[in-house]
Amino acid sequence: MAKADASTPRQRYRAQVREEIKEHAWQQIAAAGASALSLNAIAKRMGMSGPALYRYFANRDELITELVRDAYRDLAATVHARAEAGAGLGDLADALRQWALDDPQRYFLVYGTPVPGYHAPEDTRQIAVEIMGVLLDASMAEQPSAAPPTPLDTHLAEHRAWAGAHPAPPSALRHALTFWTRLHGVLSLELAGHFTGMGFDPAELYATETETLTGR
Amino acid sequence: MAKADASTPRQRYRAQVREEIKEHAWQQIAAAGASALSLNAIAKRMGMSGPALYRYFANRDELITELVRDAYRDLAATVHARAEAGAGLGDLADALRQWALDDPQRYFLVYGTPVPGYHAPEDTRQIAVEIMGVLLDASMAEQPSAAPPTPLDTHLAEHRAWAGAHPAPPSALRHALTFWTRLHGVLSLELAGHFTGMGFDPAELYATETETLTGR
DNA sequence: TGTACATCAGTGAACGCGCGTTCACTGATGTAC
DNA sequence: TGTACATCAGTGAACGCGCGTTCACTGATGTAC
Repeated sequence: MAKADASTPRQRYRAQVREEIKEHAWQQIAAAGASALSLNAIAKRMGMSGPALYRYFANRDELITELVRDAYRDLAATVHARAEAGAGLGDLADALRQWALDDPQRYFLVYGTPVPGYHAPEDTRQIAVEIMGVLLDASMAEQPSAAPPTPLDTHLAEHRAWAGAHPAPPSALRHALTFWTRLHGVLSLELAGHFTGMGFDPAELYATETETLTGR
Repeated sequence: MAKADASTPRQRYRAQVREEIKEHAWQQIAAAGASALSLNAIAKRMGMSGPALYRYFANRDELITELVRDAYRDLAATVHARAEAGAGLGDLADALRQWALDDPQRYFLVYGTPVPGYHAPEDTRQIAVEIMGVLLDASMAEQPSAAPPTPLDTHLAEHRAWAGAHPAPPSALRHALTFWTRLHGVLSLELAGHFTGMGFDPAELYATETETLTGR
Protein backbone atom coordinates (compact mmCIF):
# COMPACT_ATOMS: atom_id res chain seq x y z
CA MET A 1 0.00 0.00 0.00
CA ALA A 2 2.78 2.47 0.87
CA LYS A 3 5.57 3.27 -1.55
CA ALA A 4 9.06 4.66 -1.02
CA ASP A 5 9.14 7.82 1.04
CA ALA A 6 11.80 9.74 -0.82
CA SER A 7 9.51 10.83 -3.63
CA THR A 8 7.83 13.98 -4.81
CA PRO A 9 4.19 14.63 -3.94
CA ARG A 10 3.30 14.05 -7.57
CA GLN A 11 4.98 10.66 -7.58
CA ARG A 12 3.23 9.73 -4.40
CA TYR A 13 -0.08 10.83 -5.83
CA ARG A 14 0.50 8.82 -9.00
CA ALA A 15 1.32 5.71 -7.04
CA GLN A 16 -1.75 6.21 -4.93
CA VAL A 17 -4.12 6.54 -7.88
CA ARG A 18 -2.53 3.57 -9.62
CA GLU A 19 -3.22 1.59 -6.50
CA GLU A 20 -6.78 2.80 -6.38
CA ILE A 21 -7.30 1.77 -9.99
CA LYS A 22 -6.01 -1.69 -9.20
CA GLU A 23 -8.30 -2.02 -6.22
CA HIS A 24 -11.32 -1.20 -8.36
CA ALA A 25 -10.02 -3.64 -10.96
CA TRP A 26 -9.94 -6.40 -8.37
CA GLN A 27 -13.46 -5.59 -7.29
CA GLN A 28 -14.61 -5.78 -10.87
CA ILE A 29 -12.82 -9.08 -11.39
CA ALA A 30 -14.35 -10.49 -8.23
CA ALA A 31 -17.78 -9.45 -9.44
CA ALA A 32 -17.69 -10.59 -13.05
CA GLY A 33 -14.42 -12.35 -13.78
CA ALA A 34 -11.23 -11.17 -15.38
CA SER A 35 -12.57 -11.27 -18.92
CA ALA A 36 -15.09 -8.57 -18.01
CA LEU A 37 -12.43 -6.14 -16.83
CA SER A 38 -13.03 -2.78 -18.48
CA LEU A 39 -11.08 0.44 -18.14
CA ASN A 40 -14.14 2.53 -18.80
CA ALA A 41 -16.11 0.78 -16.11
CA ILE A 42 -13.32 1.30 -13.60
CA ALA A 43 -13.10 4.98 -14.47
CA LYS A 44 -16.83 5.38 -14.04
CA ARG A 45 -16.71 3.77 -10.61
CA MET A 46 -13.92 6.12 -9.61
CA GLY A 47 -15.84 9.14 -10.83
CA MET A 48 -13.35 9.83 -13.58
CA SER A 49 -13.56 9.91 -17.33
CA GLY A 50 -12.31 6.88 -19.23
CA PRO A 51 -9.28 8.44 -20.92
CA ALA A 52 -7.95 9.59 -17.53
CA LEU A 53 -6.77 6.07 -16.79
CA TYR A 54 -4.37 6.22 -19.69
CA ARG A 55 -2.24 8.51 -17.55
CA TYR A 56 -1.62 5.48 -15.33
CA PHE A 57 -1.69 2.46 -17.61
CA ALA A 58 -0.71 2.32 -21.26
CA ASN A 59 -3.67 0.06 -22.01
CA ARG A 60 -5.92 -2.65 -20.71
CA ASP A 61 -3.33 -5.36 -21.16
CA GLU A 62 -0.78 -3.55 -19.03
CA LEU A 63 -3.28 -3.30 -16.20
CA ILE A 64 -4.08 -7.00 -16.33
CA THR A 65 -0.42 -7.89 -16.51
CA GLU A 66 0.20 -5.75 -13.47
CA LEU A 67 -2.59 -7.50 -11.59
CA VAL A 68 -1.20 -10.91 -12.44
CA ARG A 69 2.22 -9.81 -11.26
CA ASP A 70 0.83 -8.40 -8.03
CA ALA A 71 -1.13 -11.57 -7.32
CA TYR A 72 1.93 -13.72 -7.90
CA ARG A 73 4.11 -11.48 -5.77
CA ASP A 74 1.56 -11.44 -2.99
CA LEU A 75 1.36 -15.21 -2.92
CA ALA A 76 5.14 -15.51 -2.93
CA ALA A 77 5.44 -12.96 -0.13
CA THR A 78 2.78 -14.74 1.92
CA VAL A 79 4.46 -18.09 1.57
CA HIS A 80 7.89 -16.62 2.13
CA ALA A 81 6.88 -14.82 5.30
CA ARG A 82 5.36 -17.97 6.73
CA ALA A 83 8.45 -19.98 5.93
CA GLU A 84 10.75 -17.44 7.57
CA ALA A 85 8.56 -17.64 10.64
CA GLY A 86 9.50 -21.28 10.79
CA ALA A 87 6.44 -22.78 9.15
CA GLY A 88 6.42 -26.35 7.90
CA LEU A 89 4.60 -27.80 4.91
CA GLY A 90 1.39 -28.08 6.90
CA ASP A 91 1.39 -24.38 7.75
CA LEU A 92 2.20 -23.51 4.18
CA ALA A 93 -0.78 -25.56 3.06
CA ASP A 94 -2.99 -23.59 5.45
CA ALA A 95 -1.56 -20.31 4.23
CA LEU A 96 -2.16 -21.30 0.62
CA ARG A 97 -5.75 -22.21 1.29
CA GLN A 98 -6.38 -19.00 3.19
CA TRP A 99 -4.84 -16.96 0.41
CA ALA A 100 -7.04 -18.69 -2.15
CA LEU A 101 -10.24 -18.30 -0.14
CA ASP A 102 -9.49 -14.64 0.54
CA ASP A 103 -10.04 -13.90 -3.12
CA PRO A 104 -10.90 -16.82 -5.38
CA GLN A 105 -10.72 -14.77 -8.56
CA ARG A 106 -7.19 -13.70 -7.65
CA TYR A 107 -6.27 -17.36 -7.30
CA PHE A 108 -7.84 -18.09 -10.66
CA LEU A 109 -6.02 -15.20 -12.27
CA VAL A 110 -2.81 -17.02 -11.43
CA TYR A 111 -3.79 -20.67 -11.66
CA GLY A 112 -7.05 -20.66 -13.57
CA THR A 113 -8.06 -21.11 -17.17
CA PRO A 114 -5.56 -19.43 -19.44
CA VAL A 115 -6.80 -17.25 -22.26
CA PRO A 116 -5.33 -18.73 -25.44
CA GLY A 117 -2.85 -16.25 -26.78
CA TYR A 118 -2.27 -14.29 -23.61
CA HIS A 119 1.12 -14.86 -22.06
CA ALA A 120 1.94 -13.98 -18.48
CA PRO A 121 4.80 -11.55 -18.00
CA GLU A 122 8.22 -13.13 -17.95
CA ASP A 123 9.03 -12.22 -14.37
CA THR A 124 6.20 -14.38 -13.06
CA ARG A 125 8.27 -17.38 -14.01
CA GLN A 126 10.92 -16.27 -11.58
CA ILE A 127 8.36 -15.76 -8.86
CA ALA A 128 7.02 -19.25 -9.50
CA VAL A 129 10.54 -20.58 -9.05
CA GLU A 130 10.78 -18.68 -5.78
CA ILE A 131 7.54 -20.22 -4.53
CA MET A 132 8.74 -23.69 -5.47
CA GLY A 133 11.95 -22.92 -3.64
CA VAL A 134 10.05 -22.37 -0.42
CA LEU A 135 8.22 -25.66 -0.91
CA LEU A 136 11.50 -27.41 -1.60
CA ASP A 137 13.05 -26.02 1.59
CA ALA A 138 10.12 -27.24 3.62
CA SER A 139 10.10 -30.62 1.88
CA MET A 140 13.77 -31.13 2.63
CA ALA A 141 13.26 -30.25 6.27
CA GLU A 142 10.50 -32.81 6.69
CA GLN A 143 11.39 -35.65 4.38
CA PRO A 144 13.93 -38.18 5.61
CA SER A 145 14.99 -38.94 2.02
CA ALA A 146 16.01 -42.41 3.10
CA ALA A 147 13.79 -44.44 0.78
CA PRO A 148 15.19 -45.59 -2.56
CA PRO A 149 14.38 -43.25 -5.46
CA THR A 150 11.14 -43.91 -7.30
CA PRO A 151 11.04 -43.83 -11.12
CA LEU A 152 9.57 -40.33 -10.87
CA ASP A 153 12.41 -39.30 -8.58
CA THR A 154 14.85 -40.35 -11.24
CA HIS A 155 12.98 -38.52 -13.96
CA LEU A 156 12.79 -35.33 -11.91
CA ALA A 157 16.44 -35.54 -10.98
CA GLU A 158 17.20 -35.45 -14.69
CA HIS A 159 14.70 -32.70 -15.47
CA ARG A 160 14.99 -30.19 -12.71
CA ALA A 161 15.23 -26.92 -14.63
CA TRP A 162 12.49 -25.52 -12.43
CA ALA A 163 14.45 -26.12 -9.23
CA GLY A 164 17.39 -24.06 -10.41
CA ALA A 165 20.38 -24.44 -8.13
CA HIS A 166 18.30 -25.64 -5.22
CA PRO A 167 20.10 -28.41 -3.34
CA ALA A 168 16.93 -30.46 -2.87
CA PRO A 169 17.35 -34.20 -3.42
CA PRO A 170 15.12 -35.98 -5.94
CA SER A 171 12.65 -37.14 -3.32
CA ALA A 172 12.11 -33.54 -2.23
CA LEU A 173 11.55 -32.49 -5.83
CA ARG A 174 8.81 -35.05 -6.12
CA HIS A 175 7.38 -34.17 -2.77
CA ALA A 176 7.16 -30.43 -3.41
CA LEU A 177 5.63 -30.99 -6.82
CA THR A 178 3.06 -33.40 -5.47
CA PHE A 179 2.28 -31.03 -2.64
CA TRP A 180 1.50 -28.35 -5.17
CA THR A 181 -0.62 -30.42 -7.53
CA ARG A 182 -2.65 -32.20 -4.87
CA LEU A 183 -3.52 -29.07 -2.96
CA HIS A 184 -4.31 -27.23 -6.16
CA GLY A 185 -6.56 -30.09 -7.16
CA VAL A 186 -8.73 -29.74 -4.08
CA LEU A 187 -8.56 -25.96 -3.96
CA SER A 188 -9.43 -25.25 -7.56
CA LEU A 189 -12.39 -27.61 -7.56
CA GLU A 190 -13.60 -26.10 -4.30
CA LEU A 191 -13.25 -22.51 -5.51
CA ALA A 192 -14.92 -23.35 -8.80
CA GLY A 193 -17.89 -24.62 -6.84
CA HIS A 194 -17.66 -28.23 -7.94
CA PHE A 195 -18.14 -29.47 -4.40
CA THR A 196 -21.23 -27.41 -3.67
CA GLY A 197 -24.21 -29.63 -3.19
CA MET A 198 -22.04 -32.68 -2.62
CA GLY A 199 -22.53 -32.38 1.10
CA PHE A 200 -19.07 -32.84 2.56
CA ASP A 201 -16.72 -30.18 3.87
CA PRO A 202 -13.88 -29.39 1.46
CA ALA A 203 -11.72 -28.33 4.40
CA GLU A 204 -11.74 -31.93 5.64
CA LEU A 205 -10.57 -33.22 2.31
CA TYR A 206 -7.92 -30.53 2.11
CA ALA A 207 -6.72 -31.32 5.61
CA THR A 208 -6.46 -35.00 4.83
CA GLU A 209 -4.45 -34.37 1.70
CA THR A 210 -2.18 -32.10 3.71
CA GLU A 211 -1.70 -34.74 6.38
CA THR A 212 -0.87 -37.37 3.82
CA LEU A 213 1.84 -35.07 2.55
CA THR A 214 3.22 -33.96 5.88
CA GLY A 215 2.43 -36.73 8.29
CA ARG A 216 1.29 -34.17 10.87
CA MET B 1 -23.10 -36.50 -35.18
CA ALA B 2 -26.13 -38.52 -36.37
CA LYS B 3 -29.57 -38.06 -34.86
CA ALA B 4 -32.66 -40.28 -34.80
CA ASP B 5 -33.69 -41.60 -38.20
CA ALA B 6 -37.46 -41.30 -37.90
CA SER B 7 -37.52 -37.55 -38.53
CA THR B 8 -38.50 -35.24 -41.31
CA PRO B 9 -35.84 -33.84 -43.64
CA ARG B 10 -36.35 -30.43 -42.05
CA GLN B 11 -35.73 -31.81 -38.60
CA ARG B 12 -32.64 -33.56 -39.80
CA TYR B 13 -31.43 -30.41 -41.45
CA ARG B 14 -32.03 -28.39 -38.30
CA ALA B 15 -30.10 -30.86 -36.18
CA GLN B 16 -27.29 -30.83 -38.69
CA VAL B 17 -26.96 -27.05 -38.73
CA ARG B 18 -27.17 -26.90 -34.94
CA GLU B 19 -24.30 -29.35 -34.85
CA GLU B 20 -22.34 -27.29 -37.32
CA ILE B 21 -22.84 -24.18 -35.22
CA LYS B 22 -21.55 -26.00 -32.19
CA GLU B 23 -18.50 -27.21 -34.04
CA HIS B 24 -17.63 -23.70 -35.05
CA ALA B 25 -18.27 -22.59 -31.48
CA TRP B 26 -15.75 -25.13 -30.23
CA GLN B 27 -13.20 -23.94 -32.74
CA GLN B 28 -13.71 -20.38 -31.60
CA ILE B 29 -13.40 -21.39 -27.95
CA ALA B 30 -10.24 -23.32 -28.67
CA ALA B 31 -8.81 -20.29 -30.42
CA ALA B 32 -9.70 -17.53 -27.99
CA GLY B 33 -11.39 -18.96 -24.93
CA ALA B 34 -15.01 -19.28 -23.97
CA SER B 35 -15.42 -15.64 -23.02
CA ALA B 36 -14.70 -14.63 -26.60
CA LEU B 37 -17.51 -16.76 -28.02
CA SER B 38 -19.59 -14.63 -30.37
CA LEU B 39 -22.66 -15.57 -32.36
CA ASN B 40 -21.86 -13.05 -35.04
CA ALA B 41 -18.36 -14.39 -35.48
CA ILE B 42 -19.68 -17.93 -35.80
CA ALA B 43 -22.22 -16.85 -38.37
CA LYS B 44 -19.55 -15.08 -40.40
CA ARG B 45 -17.38 -18.19 -40.40
CA MET B 46 -20.31 -20.24 -41.60
CA GLY B 47 -21.06 -17.79 -44.37
CA MET B 48 -24.38 -16.81 -42.84
CA SER B 49 -25.78 -13.61 -41.47
CA GLY B 50 -25.78 -13.15 -37.71
CA PRO B 51 -29.52 -13.24 -37.09
CA ALA B 52 -29.77 -16.60 -38.87
CA LEU B 53 -28.36 -18.33 -35.79
CA TYR B 54 -31.37 -17.26 -33.79
CA ARG B 55 -33.32 -19.90 -35.68
CA TYR B 56 -31.20 -22.45 -33.83
CA PHE B 57 -30.40 -20.95 -30.46
CA ALA B 58 -32.50 -18.50 -28.48
CA ASN B 59 -29.40 -16.55 -27.52
CA ARG B 60 -25.73 -16.73 -26.72
CA ASP B 61 -26.31 -18.14 -23.28
CA GLU B 62 -28.30 -21.07 -24.59
CA LEU B 63 -25.49 -21.97 -26.94
CA ILE B 64 -22.91 -21.90 -24.17
CA THR B 65 -25.17 -23.91 -21.90
CA GLU B 66 -25.57 -26.48 -24.64
CA LEU B 67 -21.81 -26.69 -25.07
CA VAL B 68 -21.28 -27.22 -21.36
CA ARG B 69 -23.91 -29.93 -21.36
CA ASP B 70 -22.36 -31.63 -24.38
CA ALA B 71 -18.90 -31.53 -22.86
CA TYR B 72 -20.18 -33.05 -19.64
CA ARG B 73 -22.14 -35.70 -21.45
CA ASP B 74 -19.20 -36.57 -23.63
CA LEU B 75 -16.93 -37.02 -20.65
CA ALA B 76 -19.53 -39.14 -18.87
CA ALA B 77 -20.03 -41.27 -21.97
CA THR B 78 -16.29 -41.73 -22.42
CA VAL B 79 -15.78 -42.81 -18.84
CA HIS B 80 -18.87 -44.98 -18.91
CA ALA B 81 -17.86 -46.76 -22.07
CA ARG B 82 -14.44 -47.51 -20.66
CA ALA B 83 -15.89 -48.84 -17.45
CA GLU B 84 -18.30 -51.12 -19.28
CA ALA B 85 -15.37 -52.45 -21.23
CA GLY B 86 -13.95 -53.60 -17.92
CA ALA B 87 -11.59 -50.72 -17.25
CA GLY B 88 -10.12 -50.19 -13.81
CA LEU B 89 -9.18 -46.89 -12.16
CA GLY B 90 -5.89 -46.79 -14.01
CA ASP B 91 -7.59 -47.02 -17.41
CA LEU B 92 -10.10 -44.40 -16.36
CA ALA B 93 -7.24 -42.10 -15.42
CA ASP B 94 -5.75 -42.58 -18.88
CA ALA B 95 -9.10 -41.93 -20.51
CA LEU B 96 -9.57 -38.77 -18.49
CA ARG B 97 -6.18 -37.45 -19.45
CA GLN B 98 -6.75 -38.25 -23.09
CA TRP B 99 -10.11 -36.54 -23.03
CA ALA B 100 -8.57 -33.45 -21.47
CA LEU B 101 -5.65 -33.27 -23.88
CA ASP B 102 -7.96 -33.77 -26.85
CA ASP B 103 -9.44 -30.35 -26.22
CA PRO B 104 -8.10 -28.40 -23.25
CA GLN B 105 -10.64 -25.62 -23.58
CA ARG B 106 -13.43 -28.18 -23.41
CA TYR B 107 -11.94 -29.48 -20.18
CA PHE B 108 -11.75 -25.94 -18.84
CA LEU B 109 -15.32 -25.23 -19.84
CA VAL B 110 -16.32 -27.96 -17.40
CA TYR B 111 -13.67 -27.72 -14.70
CA GLY B 112 -12.08 -24.33 -15.24
CA THR B 113 -12.53 -20.88 -13.81
CA PRO B 114 -16.20 -20.17 -13.29
CA VAL B 115 -17.64 -16.87 -14.44
CA PRO B 116 -19.17 -15.26 -11.35
CA GLY B 117 -22.89 -15.20 -11.85
CA TYR B 118 -23.13 -17.88 -14.51
CA HIS B 119 -24.63 -21.11 -13.30
CA ALA B 120 -24.28 -24.38 -15.13
CA PRO B 121 -27.52 -26.03 -16.19
CA GLU B 122 -29.12 -28.18 -13.54
CA ASP B 123 -28.78 -31.46 -15.39
CA THR B 124 -24.99 -31.25 -15.29
CA ARG B 125 -25.24 -32.00 -11.61
CA GLN B 126 -26.80 -35.33 -12.44
CA ILE B 127 -24.12 -36.08 -14.99
CA ALA B 128 -21.48 -35.28 -12.39
CA VAL B 129 -23.13 -37.79 -10.08
CA GLU B 130 -23.03 -40.35 -12.86
CA ILE B 131 -19.33 -39.79 -13.39
CA MET B 132 -18.66 -40.14 -9.69
CA GLY B 133 -20.69 -43.33 -9.78
CA VAL B 134 -18.31 -44.84 -12.27
CA LEU B 135 -15.35 -43.86 -10.12
CA LEU B 136 -17.05 -45.34 -7.09
CA ASP B 137 -17.66 -48.61 -8.89
CA ALA B 138 -14.04 -48.83 -9.88
CA SER B 139 -12.85 -47.87 -6.41
CA MET B 140 -14.94 -50.58 -4.83
CA ALA B 141 -13.59 -53.16 -7.22
CA GLU B 142 -9.99 -52.33 -6.40
CA GLN B 143 -10.00 -51.31 -2.75
CA PRO B 144 -9.95 -54.08 -0.18
CA SER B 145 -11.74 -51.80 2.31
CA ALA B 146 -10.11 -53.70 5.14
CA ALA B 147 -8.31 -50.84 6.86
CA PRO B 148 -10.03 -49.03 9.72
CA PRO B 149 -11.92 -45.89 8.65
CA THR B 150 -9.94 -42.68 8.64
CA PRO B 151 -11.45 -39.47 10.07
CA LEU B 152 -12.21 -38.37 6.51
CA ASP B 153 -13.92 -41.71 5.87
CA THR B 154 -16.20 -41.00 8.80
CA HIS B 155 -16.94 -37.49 7.64
CA LEU B 156 -17.73 -38.65 4.13
CA ALA B 157 -19.92 -41.46 5.38
CA GLU B 158 -22.00 -38.82 7.11
CA HIS B 159 -22.03 -36.43 4.15
CA ARG B 160 -22.53 -38.52 1.10
CA ALA B 161 -25.28 -36.65 -0.71
CA TRP B 162 -23.16 -36.75 -3.86
CA ALA B 163 -22.99 -40.53 -3.86
CA GLY B 164 -26.74 -40.94 -3.90
CA ALA B 165 -27.79 -44.51 -3.32
CA HIS B 166 -24.44 -45.91 -4.34
CA PRO B 167 -23.45 -48.84 -2.11
CA ALA B 168 -19.83 -47.71 -1.87
CA PRO B 169 -18.28 -48.02 1.58
CA PRO B 170 -16.66 -44.93 3.18
CA SER B 171 -13.17 -45.86 2.07
CA ALA B 172 -14.34 -45.99 -1.54
CA LEU B 173 -15.96 -42.57 -1.18
CA ARG B 174 -12.66 -41.15 -0.05
CA HIS B 175 -10.77 -43.01 -2.71
CA ALA B 176 -12.94 -41.85 -5.61
CA LEU B 177 -12.88 -38.27 -4.39
CA THR B 178 -9.12 -38.27 -3.98
CA PHE B 179 -8.74 -39.85 -7.39
CA TRP B 180 -10.66 -36.99 -8.88
CA THR B 181 -8.92 -34.14 -7.07
CA ARG B 182 -5.38 -35.44 -7.51
CA LEU B 183 -5.72 -36.11 -11.19
CA HIS B 184 -7.45 -32.81 -11.73
CA GLY B 185 -4.61 -31.11 -9.88
CA VAL B 186 -2.01 -32.40 -12.29
CA LEU B 187 -4.17 -32.09 -15.37
CA SER B 188 -5.37 -28.56 -14.85
CA LEU B 189 -1.91 -27.23 -14.11
CA GLU B 190 -0.56 -29.04 -17.13
CA LEU B 191 -3.28 -27.76 -19.46
CA ALA B 192 -2.92 -24.25 -18.12
CA GLY B 193 0.73 -24.37 -19.06
CA HIS B 194 2.11 -24.08 -15.55
CA PHE B 195 4.58 -26.89 -16.17
CA THR B 196 5.98 -25.50 -19.40
CA GLY B 197 9.56 -24.53 -18.95
CA MET B 198 9.90 -26.61 -15.82
CA GLY B 199 11.57 -29.36 -17.76
CA PHE B 200 9.90 -32.53 -16.58
CA ASP B 201 7.25 -34.56 -18.35
CA PRO B 202 3.77 -34.04 -16.88
CA ALA B 203 2.80 -37.51 -18.06
CA GLU B 204 5.30 -39.01 -15.62
CA LEU B 205 3.83 -37.09 -12.74
CA TYR B 206 0.33 -38.04 -13.81
CA ALA B 207 1.29 -41.69 -14.10
CA THR B 208 2.82 -41.69 -10.66
CA GLU B 209 -0.25 -40.14 -9.11
CA THR B 210 -2.34 -42.74 -10.89
CA GLU B 211 -0.16 -45.55 -9.60
CA THR B 212 -0.33 -44.25 -6.06
CA LEU B 213 -4.09 -44.40 -6.35
CA THR B 214 -4.39 -47.76 -8.05
CA GLY B 215 -1.32 -49.68 -7.05
CA ARG B 216 -0.83 -50.82 -10.63
C1' DT C 1 -49.45 -35.65 -60.99
C1' DG C 2 -50.41 -30.85 -60.46
C1' DT C 3 -51.82 -26.94 -58.03
C1' DA C 4 -52.62 -23.90 -53.64
C1' DC C 5 -51.12 -23.03 -49.41
C1' DA C 6 -48.36 -23.17 -45.15
C1' DT C 7 -44.07 -23.55 -43.07
C1' DC C 8 -39.83 -21.90 -42.05
C1' DA C 9 -34.60 -20.90 -43.13
C1' DG C 10 -32.10 -17.08 -44.03
C1' DT C 11 -31.38 -11.91 -45.28
C1' DG C 12 -30.46 -7.04 -44.58
C1' DA C 13 -31.38 -3.03 -42.17
C1' DA C 14 -31.55 -1.20 -37.87
C1' DC C 15 -31.38 -0.56 -32.60
C1' DG C 16 -28.53 0.72 -28.62
C1' DC C 17 -24.55 -0.47 -26.19
C1' DG C 18 -19.99 -0.41 -24.21
C1' DC C 19 -15.62 -1.16 -25.48
C1' DG C 20 -10.47 0.57 -26.24
C1' DT C 21 -8.17 4.30 -27.59
C1' DT C 22 -6.68 9.22 -29.73
C1' DC C 23 -6.64 13.96 -29.44
C1' DA C 24 -6.73 18.83 -28.47
C1' DC C 25 -7.86 21.27 -24.55
C1' DT C 26 -8.13 23.40 -19.58
C1' DG C 27 -6.71 24.20 -15.21
C1' DA C 28 -4.32 23.06 -11.17
C1' DT C 29 0.22 21.98 -9.16
C1' DG C 30 5.04 22.35 -8.77
C1' DT C 31 9.71 24.62 -10.13
C1' DA C 32 13.15 28.30 -11.10
C1' DC C 33 14.74 32.72 -10.61
C1' DT D 1 8.16 36.32 -1.27
C1' DG D 2 6.46 37.00 -5.80
C1' DT D 3 6.30 36.28 -10.57
C1' DA D 4 6.94 33.44 -15.10
C1' DC D 5 7.04 29.19 -16.84
C1' DA D 6 6.78 24.13 -17.28
C1' DT D 7 4.68 20.01 -16.01
C1' DC D 8 1.07 17.05 -16.01
C1' DA D 9 -3.72 15.22 -14.24
C1' DG D 10 -8.06 15.07 -15.99
C1' DT D 11 -11.94 16.39 -19.44
C1' DG D 12 -15.03 15.95 -23.35
C1' DA D 13 -15.62 15.00 -27.98
C1' DA D 14 -14.79 11.81 -31.26
C1' DC D 15 -13.16 7.44 -33.87
C1' DG D 16 -14.34 2.76 -35.38
C1' DC D 17 -15.60 -1.60 -33.77
C1' DG D 18 -18.16 -5.75 -32.79
C1' DC D 19 -21.44 -7.23 -29.89
C1' DG D 20 -26.42 -9.23 -28.94
C1' DT D 21 -30.72 -8.89 -30.53
C1' DT D 22 -35.41 -7.31 -33.12
C1' DC D 23 -37.92 -6.94 -37.10
C1' DA D 24 -40.19 -7.07 -41.55
C1' DC D 25 -39.14 -9.36 -45.61
C1' DT D 26 -38.08 -13.00 -49.46
C1' DG D 27 -37.77 -17.25 -51.35
C1' DA D 28 -37.21 -22.05 -51.08
C1' DT D 29 -39.06 -26.39 -49.19
C1' DG D 30 -42.59 -29.35 -47.71
C1' DT D 31 -47.78 -30.58 -47.21
C1' DA D 32 -52.71 -31.28 -48.49
C1' DC D 33 -56.04 -32.04 -51.72
